[in-house]
Amino acid sequence: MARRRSPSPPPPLAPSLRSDARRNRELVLQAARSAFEEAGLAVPLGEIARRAGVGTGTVYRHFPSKEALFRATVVDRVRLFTDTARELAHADDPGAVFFRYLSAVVRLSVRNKGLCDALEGSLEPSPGVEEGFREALTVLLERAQQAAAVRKDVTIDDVMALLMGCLSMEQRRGPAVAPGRMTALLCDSLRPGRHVTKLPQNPAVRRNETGCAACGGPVRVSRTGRPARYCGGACRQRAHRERARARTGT
Amino acid sequence: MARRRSPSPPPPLAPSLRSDARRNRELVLQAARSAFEEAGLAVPLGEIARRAGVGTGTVYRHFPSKEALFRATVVDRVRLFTDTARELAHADDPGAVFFRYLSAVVRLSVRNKGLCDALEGSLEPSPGVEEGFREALTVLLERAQQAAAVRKDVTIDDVMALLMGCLSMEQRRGPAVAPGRMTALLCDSLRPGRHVTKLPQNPAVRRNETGCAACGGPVRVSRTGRPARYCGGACRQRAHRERARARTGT
DNA sequence: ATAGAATCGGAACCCACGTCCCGTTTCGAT
DNA sequence: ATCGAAACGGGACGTGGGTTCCGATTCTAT
Repeated sequence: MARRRSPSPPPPLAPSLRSDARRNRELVLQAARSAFEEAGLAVPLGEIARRAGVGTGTVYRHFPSKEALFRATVVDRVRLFTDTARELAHADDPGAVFFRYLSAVVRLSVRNKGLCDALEGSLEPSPGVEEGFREALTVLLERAQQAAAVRKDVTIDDVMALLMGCLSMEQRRGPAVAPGRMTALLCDSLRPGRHVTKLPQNPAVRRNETGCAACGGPVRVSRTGRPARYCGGACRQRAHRERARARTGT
Repeated sequence: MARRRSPSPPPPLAPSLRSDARRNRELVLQAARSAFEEAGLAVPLGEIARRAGVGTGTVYRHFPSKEALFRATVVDRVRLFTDTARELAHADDPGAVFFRYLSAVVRLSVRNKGLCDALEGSLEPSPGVEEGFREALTVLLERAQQAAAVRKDVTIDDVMALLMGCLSMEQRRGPAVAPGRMTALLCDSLRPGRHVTKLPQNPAVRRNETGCAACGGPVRVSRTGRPARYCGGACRQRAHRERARARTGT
């Protein structure tokens, strides 16, 4: 979304609004943030206007629809998460960082019903924002995998799905389940060397034959562009052993 | 739920309805089942009437409200799950049974949006039905725990929450995640001896001092009614070792 | 101070939905 | 075949919520 090119005096980010308009816009945004946070997308627009102390017409002067207003309140929260993830991209102990980050995102999102609604897909993703988050989280995930803190065969899609699941559970858990308990449980399910159940392979992996032939996890791509057959480590060694055994009969 | 004792000619389950009424009731139920299954509680009542080929008035003749109709379509699915769980209560290999049962419930529920809505709490629980399911599942869980296939410190509340989380994830997972993959991941998180993250203790356990003092899991209750201090096995042994060490100094 | 434009407020509009009502139709006992 | 009661259909009603409209108000350049 390129900003319109502007004549000589570059307009400040709040582009030449009348003072009352600028103030009201801010009031509406604030009211929307707190209302959506408490009640999610279901809060009526009139309620937001009431809280902001303006009429509904004023809300519509600043935002073309309820959804646009909702987006505006949610997007900056997600961007905050993204920024944090980017900052952590070079931190020590990538494993611990990854898990702490996931837990924090869940913890911070759970009490924000609007954010939950957005993450759980009540909304078409805003272009750029979701991708940014996803990419930043991918970096944390891959570093944690390189550090052998996360099993190699989970993908960023798995983690995103897990994140939503955590939110859903932590939101709906009754008083009989401690906060964070489900998240802890789910985080542990990502750790390596602990899986018993065979994981169904993700379709992308199956479709274009990418991914480790043994565990389905991500593989290195050589300088020639050809992906490796195994994800390295245990899988390759096991494959070699089995091929050797096959050669020697039995 | 004992059936009412009945006078000499036992009334058939469909109590003396005119033939057209009985037929229409069945049509409505069928239409409602398929409509709720596809679109969840959000489907308009008029749509159900249309599918059934009746007017909305007819629907209201048979069911006092939309919610009552919804309940009627959902309750028998849940009862089906409950019955299955009861049948499995004495099966061999309780561990495998437990995990297979969980996966099956998820698999069967995921394509039923109405059932998901109900399980995720869009509805006050129908008295008896939810409890029945919960109790039947408790039996499977406890047997799996006794067989050391499930970690001792998870409660039935945890499992119910996990179940909802699985549903949520499997429903919303994009095409990049294979069906059943999240469920497999979550099942593994229940297995014993694999946890790294310390699980926050559930409030009930914390409140009345019930549960294993080491891991928070369920404990045996002796014939005197006094609950044991540890859940048995590893926890008690570790506690004994530590107490011994404390006695000998150091 | 004034004028004109930007902005405001909230009533009015529209639509979707759950529920109710009542004139009409259908059933089944006689 | 007939009649009374049961059941039917679908229009009417009320509600709630998003959006639009327009006369009233407020700001700011002059």
